[in-house]
Amino acid sequence: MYENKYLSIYEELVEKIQSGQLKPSTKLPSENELVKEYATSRETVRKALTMLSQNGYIQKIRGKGSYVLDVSKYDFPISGLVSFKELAQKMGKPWGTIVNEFALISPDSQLQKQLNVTEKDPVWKVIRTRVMDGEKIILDKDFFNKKYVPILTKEICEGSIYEYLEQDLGLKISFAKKEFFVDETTAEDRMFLDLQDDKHIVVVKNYVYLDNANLFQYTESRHRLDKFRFVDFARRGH
Amino acid sequence: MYENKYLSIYEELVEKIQSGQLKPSTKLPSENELVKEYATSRETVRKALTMLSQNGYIQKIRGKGSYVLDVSKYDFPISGLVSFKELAQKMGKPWGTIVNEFALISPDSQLQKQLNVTEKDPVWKVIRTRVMDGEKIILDKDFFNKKYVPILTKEICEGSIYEYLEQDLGLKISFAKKEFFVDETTAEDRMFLDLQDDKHIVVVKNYVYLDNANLFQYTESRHRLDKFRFVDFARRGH
DNA sequence: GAGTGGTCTAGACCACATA
DNA sequence: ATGTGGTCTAGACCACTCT
Repeated sequence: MYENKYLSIYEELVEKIQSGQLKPSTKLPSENELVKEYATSRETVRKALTMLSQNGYIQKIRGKGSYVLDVSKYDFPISGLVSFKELAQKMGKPWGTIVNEFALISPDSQLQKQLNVTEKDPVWKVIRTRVMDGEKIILDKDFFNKKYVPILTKEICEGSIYEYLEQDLGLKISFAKKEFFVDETTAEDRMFLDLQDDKHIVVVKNYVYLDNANLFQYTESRHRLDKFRFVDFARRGH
Repeated sequence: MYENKYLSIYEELVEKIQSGQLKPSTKLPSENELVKEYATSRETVRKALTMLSQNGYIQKIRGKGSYVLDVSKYDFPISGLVSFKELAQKMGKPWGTIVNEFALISPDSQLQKQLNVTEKDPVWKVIRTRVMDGEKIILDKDFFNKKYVPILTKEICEGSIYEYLEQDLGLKISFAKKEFFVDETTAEDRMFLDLQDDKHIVVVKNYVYLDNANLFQYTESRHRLDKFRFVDFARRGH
């Protein structure tokens, strides 16, 4: 077996829901039926169903069953951690990346706080413009703790840094804290982006942690107002 | 026993983390130790720890233990479903609500889609201005399916509608889908809010579902640019 | 009463980290 | 080798819905 049992059940059910084989507001097989179908124990089935519920695929109702939610209505895929490349590809848009700045720096006091490092810890600084449909709409300012990313090149930054980090370096991204707000545009924004007369810009600050709970990346992503959108699925209580 | 065992373990650990009794980057007792401490089974302890992990309180590391995360750094509490009243109270700010419009209407075609109803289903329409520090900064446009909210009054709308829905009507809010973007200001915005010369406004669309998976509320919340902020904690993968 | 999901148990084996 | 968290099992009892 290559995979965890509960994961394969989860993935199979996701596939069935996304493909329309299981339609919104219809009932899933009961837990006992799934136990027989997958020849496993009930807790394992329940683990898969809990994941489906938390990710917005189904609603479990006690005494009745598990019902498929209409996932087609909210699948604009920025919920969670998604790289620009993944996003652009999902939306089927032509896209590109321009590396404006690439350097190994000694962090100033503000960045020391943000990355939780001292001035002696070298930090990679990468400033990139994201282009979609021929327009420069996002300015990404990435800072990586060199302790966890010993080698980085301009060529890697032109592609997907995350692919490099996960596949080549084997880093495991575990969680992130995101923060959004609207800020005034800076000279830097005007230099690197196609702004209209906008005085404001949407800022997404992103603190990314590895699976050993160490902070290794701080990113500030500046989005043109008209090109920003975020979708979130949230369950209440616990 | 008034509560589920795993919930009480979860809540006790949350309390210890928030009070500083368990400090960031220290280790939690191991699962086996917690089993003894709470006189329960390991799966029950694990259920509590999984919740702590998903809510950003701890990081579990295989072979090592569970470590407390620094929750003080990201506690601006808009992650998830939080009412304006709860938020204002948490921030300790003086606040108020002005009910601009309160009516029972027949939904137009756009609203029919948004609330998933027909023109024959009556809908409560509530437009409220939220005031903080003497400034009108948020315009809330709420629409409730009357099927689930048979009675509503202007007085209730001046307080917390959610308190009424949950405590008096016994409705159980289960999940919500949120969507953010920046829109241009309308005449309505200018009428009900203290806008400076802003041409734009942050729009949060919120679709709220009950625990029977029925959509019962659609809210459009329009925030003045300089007063909008959103914080999100996201775990990657599953 | 039969069927559903929710909680809980006691035990097993595995993968990984540390010494 | 020991201790840690990750997965899985087979069974139990409960709360709820529907007929």
